Amino acid sequence: MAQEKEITIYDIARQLNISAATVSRGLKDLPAINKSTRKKIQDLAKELGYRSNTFASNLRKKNTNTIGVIVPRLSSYFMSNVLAGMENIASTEGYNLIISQSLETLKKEITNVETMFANRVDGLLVSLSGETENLDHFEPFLRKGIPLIFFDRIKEHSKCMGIIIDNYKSGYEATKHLLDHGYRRIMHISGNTISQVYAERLRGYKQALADHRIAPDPKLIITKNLSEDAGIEAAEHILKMKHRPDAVFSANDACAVYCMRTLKQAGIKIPDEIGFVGFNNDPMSKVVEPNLTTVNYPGYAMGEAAATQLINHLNGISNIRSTNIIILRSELIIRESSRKKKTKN
Amino acid sequence: MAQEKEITIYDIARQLNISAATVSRGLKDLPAINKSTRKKIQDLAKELGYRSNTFASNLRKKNTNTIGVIVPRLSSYFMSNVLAGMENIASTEGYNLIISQSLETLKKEITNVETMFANRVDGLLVSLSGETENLDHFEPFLRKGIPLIFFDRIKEHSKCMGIIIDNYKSGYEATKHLLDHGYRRIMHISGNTISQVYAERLRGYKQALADHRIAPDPKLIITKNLSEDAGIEAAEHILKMKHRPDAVFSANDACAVYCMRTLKQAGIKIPDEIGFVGFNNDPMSKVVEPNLTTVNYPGYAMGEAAATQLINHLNGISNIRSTNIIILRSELIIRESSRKKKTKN
DNA sequence: TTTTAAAATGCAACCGATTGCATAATATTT
DNA sequence: AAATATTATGCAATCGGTTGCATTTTAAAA
Repeated sequence: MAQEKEITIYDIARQLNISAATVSRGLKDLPAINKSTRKKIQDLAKELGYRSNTFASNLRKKNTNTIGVIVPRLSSYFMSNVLAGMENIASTEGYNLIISQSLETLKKEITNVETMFANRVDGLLVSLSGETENLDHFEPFLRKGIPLIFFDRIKEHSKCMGIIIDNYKSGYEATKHLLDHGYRRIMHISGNTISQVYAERLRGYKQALADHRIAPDPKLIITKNLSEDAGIEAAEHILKMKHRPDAVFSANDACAVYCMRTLKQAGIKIPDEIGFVGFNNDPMSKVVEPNLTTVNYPGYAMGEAAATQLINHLNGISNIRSTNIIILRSELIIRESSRKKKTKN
Repeated sequence: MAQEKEITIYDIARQLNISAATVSRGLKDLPAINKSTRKKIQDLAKELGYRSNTFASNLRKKNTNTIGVIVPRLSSYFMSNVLAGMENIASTEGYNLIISQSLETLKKEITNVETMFANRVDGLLVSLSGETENLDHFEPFLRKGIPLIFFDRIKEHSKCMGIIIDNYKSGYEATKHLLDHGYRRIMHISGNTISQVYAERLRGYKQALADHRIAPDPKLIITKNLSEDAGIEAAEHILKMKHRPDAVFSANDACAVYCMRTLKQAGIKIPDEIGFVGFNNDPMSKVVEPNLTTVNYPGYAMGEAAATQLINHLNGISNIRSTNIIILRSELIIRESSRKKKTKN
């Protein structure tokens, strides 16, 4: 490793016979420095291959221009869109993103939070793990007044903004849509309801049934990890039921798709015998046959919103603590998997 | 923002009536410090909520424990798996990941490289943009001897390791598989062949044809951006051809899936009239009907490999420059979209 | 008890940019 | 030409750990 010596402002100062302070200011193009001096400084800096030492700078300025991101899993279509949105905003605003995943465990989430804290991120964007029941491990951030924004998998907290879609409303609409199309025995495949996300979708489902004066049947509400395998299991479960549902509202697309497919292979007609609605608008929802009706979950927009809110707060343009929740638009995308009978409207 | 003052080693030193140097060593649990002193230091540190200032430390130590990652796009299933693999290794080894995307443009890639350089990442993991034709913008890294590893979209360079799959071989096998199943007029949908990835797949395709004594027909090689829309366009193109192909080998799954689907809707039987092979093993390949034969592209493993190699190099365990290319296993996954006639073996 | 070896701790100079305040250089006004 | 206002630059402390070397303390050997 040919570690040629790093150029510092002192090197530039020496060669130009001026002070380091002037170089520092000149590099930042401050008008306090004579224009020709500034040019000389900047030219020499370029020539010598100078690069500012972020650490010295951060040490002095006490901010890092770095945003921490903690998510349950990186490897999902939804999350990769969220990150793309965040990166887009962050990079144009001059912030770096440090990203880590909790792998759905509280333990790793705590470690990640500690690392982010030690790295003195200027702010934190978090989607909580499935195991997270309280926000104690974020206390250090809150005590220091470091802004913290939750997105997607949130827990409400007076000091933190949350960015979500209206899971209740979407769950309601998904269910209502099925009801409007004549489906009556609607099964709901839910995720871990520690997570508000799934709890709310479930609540929406129940309310829609209630509004149609249908009593919720506990046999029709099953909780799964929403994986592909879970979808297959759900299908096998349905096939064994005496009194089968005539529709399924799954809390995500992967599970819906595999459930649907398994049922199809067993000879059940979709959407005539069993209608389907998923959640997320995953690419596979547009590929499966029949195409899956689903709820569009705007991941990219959510990532952008989270990053924008945080950066605006950091820049003093707005204050996170004055807004508690931001709800992004999410609409039902109607495809073939739920078209059976009469439509109400 | 209740910015309570940060605790430093000096605060701890003062309260314990010892020197800052001792505190520094004690916090790192160095045996040079008396065990009881160490305990006192660590206890007080915890009590006061001390957190080490990474900048002061980095400034002095001249390393950052940070790895930079630059990818063309974050929002893809493949890439999210790569990142998950990287994050997994990095976090267990105590490294942070700074991630940015070039959005397939050289301009942004250059900016990203500069940012990473300014942030003094200890090493860089890069998948090149579609526009990148040379590696000039990485010179600053190479000159400084900062390790640089390319993955997936690589360009060979004597000083940099590349981690890839054998795209030539996979392209060859995919094509051969179609040939073995009796397909003869095989169309190849390729991507931008500036990228070695697509150039190699194409080369494999051609070689497989050659080995079966089939002259490559330029009409059967089309270059697309491999998006969903590109797949639809390709299908429309095929439908207009007088002499249609009897199989399609697409350089990615999304394009294959949408092409296949469009043809299917036009009444063409898959795989009987036209067989299909994709690339990547995207989740949708397992959903589309018939299921798409494809090449498994091990994203997670690739991310792990890249991060591992880099960190081993940083730790002096191995040397990047002694190995030039690492090839990961990628195998053909045979599904229904390519099963027509006789099988050779 | 003195000498020697080993263990613990401290000193002080770094790392490199930032910034409030003072001073010097130049321009403007009288 | 002297006095005043502007503009440009420098001084020096600061941010908070790190580390080679010196010094002190304690333990072991003579």
